[in-house]
Amino acid sequence: MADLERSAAKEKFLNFLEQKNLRITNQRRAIVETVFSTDQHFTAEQLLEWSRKRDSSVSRATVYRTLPLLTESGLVHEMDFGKDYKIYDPNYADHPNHNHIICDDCDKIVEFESERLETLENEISQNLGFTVKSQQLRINASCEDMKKLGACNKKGH
Amino acid sequence: MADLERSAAKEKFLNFLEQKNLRITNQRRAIVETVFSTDQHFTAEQLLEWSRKRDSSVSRATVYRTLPLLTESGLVHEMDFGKDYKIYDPNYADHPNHNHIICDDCDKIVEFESERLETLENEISQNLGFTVKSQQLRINASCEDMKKLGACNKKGH
DNA sequence: TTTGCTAATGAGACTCGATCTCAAGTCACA
DNA sequence: TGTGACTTGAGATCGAGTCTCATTAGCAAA
Ligand SMILES: [Mn+2]
Ligand SMILES: [Mn+2]
Ligand SMILES: [Zn+2]
Ligand SMILES: [Zn+2]
Repeated sequence: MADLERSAAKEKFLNFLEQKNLRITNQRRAIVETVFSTDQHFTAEQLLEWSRKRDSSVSRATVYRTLPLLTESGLVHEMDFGKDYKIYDPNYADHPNHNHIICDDCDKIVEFESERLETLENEISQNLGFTVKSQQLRINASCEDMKKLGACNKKGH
Repeated sequence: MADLERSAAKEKFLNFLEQKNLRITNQRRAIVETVFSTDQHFTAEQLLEWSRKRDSSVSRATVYRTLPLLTESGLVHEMDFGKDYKIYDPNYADHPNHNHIICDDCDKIVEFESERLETLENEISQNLGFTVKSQQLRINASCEDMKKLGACNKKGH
């Protein structure tokens, strides 16, 4: 991801705050800069840890308060992979409709986009009398590496 | 759903327990009978409440211990709709690969099956070098009723 | 049946991600 | 600068789910 797009996402979020009459605080700046300086999927706790490197005053509460703003702005996507914590994806500013396939054996996550999938989803929803607001296709699978070697990077194995 | 299929599911689960050298206790019987006497999606807490009507000695611990057995047997499906609790679906004995569309406004859940979706998922996974183990497509949407009347059954609205 | 082994149980402590409370601090605008 | 609403951090609290451990109860062999 180009640095250009990244700082664009940051700008968009600051504008989003302004539009909602929300204040641009040092803590929010630290959090947003953290979010848009990585391509990685992250947890709330990771975001807290990383943000504190930029501004040690960032608290857990502020991270948890800012995350809903980030998802509401559409720049970050909240995901549920069946763990007991949520995972956040900062790549939605640029790729708003991608999905994920997860290797249950090594926790690898691969992103993919599919026009046909989107079309099919809309078709199904329409037939059922719904208007799609969002969708999440989660595929749990076993990756090639696992099949080949029985290798496993998972903690505790 | 026919009572026939229901008691078949119950039998299947008891056989599953036997195969794994697990004991058929009164509590497990109460839980299983509860699960397969409804078509509704339910939470762990609901299952506890309902099971206790059949056997008041059923404990929360036993419900939470039995649920993984039910899902492992393939007769019940565990789902994540982005809430902080899981939802269980007893309709998988008969319809193993259906998906769900949820109305964000009134919490209505509609099930659907799609051959084309399944095919597409397998195709995508194969291209990425994965072997599908399970999938969950969640579509969040707005249902016809909501569009028409602006009605809203949701608690607190 | 009785016995004996072992799995299974209930009560309640505990975990941990997430939310809430509230007094203190700070941003934005005049 | 002053003002007031917005925002903050610390820590209490919540709630779904897990774990512990003393006790109970399947179940198969005798
Ligand atoms: Mn992604
Ligand atoms: Mn279902
Ligand atoms: Zn893998
Ligand atoms: Zn609705």
